[in-house]
Amino acid sequence: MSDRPVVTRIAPSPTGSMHIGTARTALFNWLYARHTGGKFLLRVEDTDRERSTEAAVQVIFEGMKWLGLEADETPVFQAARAGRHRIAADEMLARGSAYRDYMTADELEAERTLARAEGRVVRSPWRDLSPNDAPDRPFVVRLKAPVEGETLIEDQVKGPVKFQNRDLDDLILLRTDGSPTYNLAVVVDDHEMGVTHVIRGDDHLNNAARQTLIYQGLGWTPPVWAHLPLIHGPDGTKLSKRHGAQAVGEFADMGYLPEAMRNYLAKLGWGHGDDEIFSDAQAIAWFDIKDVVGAPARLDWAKLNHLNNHYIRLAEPARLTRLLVGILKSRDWPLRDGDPALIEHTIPLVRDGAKTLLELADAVVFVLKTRPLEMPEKAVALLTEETAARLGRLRERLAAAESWDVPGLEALNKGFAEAEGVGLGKIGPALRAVLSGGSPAPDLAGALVALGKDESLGRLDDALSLGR
RNA sequence: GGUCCCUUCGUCUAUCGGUUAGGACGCCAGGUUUUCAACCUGGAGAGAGGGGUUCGACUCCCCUAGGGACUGCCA
Repeated sequence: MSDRPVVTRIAPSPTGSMHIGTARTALFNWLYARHTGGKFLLRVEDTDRERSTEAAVQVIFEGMKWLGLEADETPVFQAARAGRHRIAADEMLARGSAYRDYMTADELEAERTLARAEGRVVRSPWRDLSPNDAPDRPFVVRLKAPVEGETLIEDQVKGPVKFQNRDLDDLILLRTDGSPTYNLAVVVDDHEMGVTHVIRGDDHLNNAARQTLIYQGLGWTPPVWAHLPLIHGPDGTKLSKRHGAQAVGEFADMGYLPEAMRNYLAKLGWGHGDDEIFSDAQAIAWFDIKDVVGAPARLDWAKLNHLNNHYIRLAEPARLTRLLVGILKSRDWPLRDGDPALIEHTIPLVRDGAKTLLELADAVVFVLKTRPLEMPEKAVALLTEETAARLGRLRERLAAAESWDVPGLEALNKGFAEAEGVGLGKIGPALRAVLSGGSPAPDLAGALVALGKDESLGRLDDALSLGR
């Protein structure tokens, strides 16, 4: 299999949301496929007809698209392949690597409790009974797995993992109603899709051994396995809603950029020396499954925020503007025609401190307000007679300013404070309040530049007339 | 209960038998300073415990403890 081109896949089941762990598994599959020049496929495991809705499938597609991890071929729907699965089961029956099990639900239940008490695995008497003794009642088809010897999984992240065959039960392949189970479907689909490397969650490591037995029962070669540890919450327990977010859609809604998520997720369980921030191209060049860490990682919001801030600072203002417009619309902010341009112009002035797009939206909003601004009491309180008079004098200087840029205005402000014989602290807070109406605002000079000369002077005038 | 996986600073990790155990986020202190950030400088901070193997173990082996997964006619 070494010279066959690599084929990886992500195989989520449509449950209504896409877990962030699934996103990372997808990312690693994608990285490995790109790294090796292979293919990355998507298969929707929709065999649970009750949970699999069209909407749930869309959540997966949207999640993958948002993450920028699009598959190289059209997605495969597992439910549509049930016919293939049944053929495989029949094949195994014919080969003697599967058998019909006529145990009733009650018998199975009894066997299960007995087996557990005896510290062994469930066994059906029908694996050794002759088909001629078959009663006339529903049956499942089970794998006839070897009970002796051992099965070795050469896992790419865990290393060699040995299972005694006696500890592996005979998996159900076909249910009473003839429908294929997950374990059969996965094996058949992965094989027929040409998947060479199965990179998936840790929770499937045990399944890998039993699935290997199915491969053998079918006379097929198992893929290369790689089992990734799960992502845990900050407290070390399984990541859940309670930890703030769990689904990729939630991260998107919280204002995280997909490239930040990719970088962060890549660093969660994999790394390249001391490199912390890297591009997709670098990740692709460097990624290897063998370097994936075997231990589960905890989600760290502070680090995610740090990375997100980094990528917000790198992003094109035009793109950020589109994203912010979406956020403001969802907040029912009354956007005017000129506002997107205003936002785009303001973003470079305010983005440095923004950890999420939500914060960036907050930071930008002061510029969109319309005169006269509503002044919160705290802001009004800053406008003492003395300060108002001072702002009046500053207004004249600003009005006379020839250039309107950050360094120039910084110098102007500084010069003004000196001329007044006070520190900027005497003027800054009040000026900021007047310009922003109490909203978060950047440096004074930044705020002035963001607003433009006319609007800045206008807002000053509004505030100064307030006191009169 | 059984099988399997995991265990280096608070967190993510580097180390792949010999290092003052490195980096990043966070934290603390200082600097810059018109708010909040950002930014700059410095600092504290780790090999779960116990046995081996070895001249020498974070690194290899065993045991214990702790965490996790699986043990479904769910995926």
